[in-house]
Amino acid sequence: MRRDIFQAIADPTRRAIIALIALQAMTPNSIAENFDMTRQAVSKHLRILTECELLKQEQKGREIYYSLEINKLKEIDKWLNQFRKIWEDRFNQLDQVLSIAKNKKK
Amino acid sequence: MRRDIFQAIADPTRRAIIALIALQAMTPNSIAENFDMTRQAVSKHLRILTECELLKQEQKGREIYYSLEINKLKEIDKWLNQFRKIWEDRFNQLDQVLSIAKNKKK
DNA sequence: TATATTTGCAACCTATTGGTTTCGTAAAAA
DNA sequence: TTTTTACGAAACCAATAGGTTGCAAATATA
Repeated sequence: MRRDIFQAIADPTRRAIIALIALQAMTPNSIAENFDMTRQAVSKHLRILTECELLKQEQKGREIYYSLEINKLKEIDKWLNQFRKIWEDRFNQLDQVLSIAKNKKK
Repeated sequence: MRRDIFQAIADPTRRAIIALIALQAMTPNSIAENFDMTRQAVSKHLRILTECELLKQEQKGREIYYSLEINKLKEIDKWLNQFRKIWEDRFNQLDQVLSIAKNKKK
């Protein structure tokens, strides 16, 4: 199925799951309680998130704890990096314009 | 159709378009030359990107120049912010572990 | 004016997505 | 041991996504 991280975070439910388990690991049942859909539907999202390594599982008896692989999220950050330079440049240009305006005032 | 920015960047073609026009504005035809699909298919992507305000259009005669609204990309960055604190904390924890290990060596 | 170019839009088609219900299995509890 | 609980997997379904072809309209060019 070759899912990538950008597809993974495209779905609002999945983004909510990510935010939900960011601080502590949770089981599918307790995660599903927070959404207006069946446990199985939530489980599908968990599978997708796990497949692209955004989540990791830890089995504890019959329960499975899902937690966030925070490092994987940095890949989004990495993709943004190529544009960060551009928006900083724009900001500096704006800054220059403003300081020129300022000098004119003087 | 209510598309959001996360859906917009989920498609690899759209991410390529974003990267392509990041530095200079381009017309649909010249953008489409870079892809292995019809001009109309590319135009659909342009429409989606424009609808969620990632691109803006500028008409010049019969040509339309598309350029990137770099500020809109910052919304992704903003979403990442809530996790940035977590990954920095993790890093600091690791840092602490390392410095403790170091002290033990002494 | 007649023709070519650039573009958007609509109709259409297939694959994928995101949900459902139903089921099987393993672990825990009674 | 029997029953309950936690979970994943499979079959199914409607809506959407992402591509296509075929137009029409506006601008530029001959």
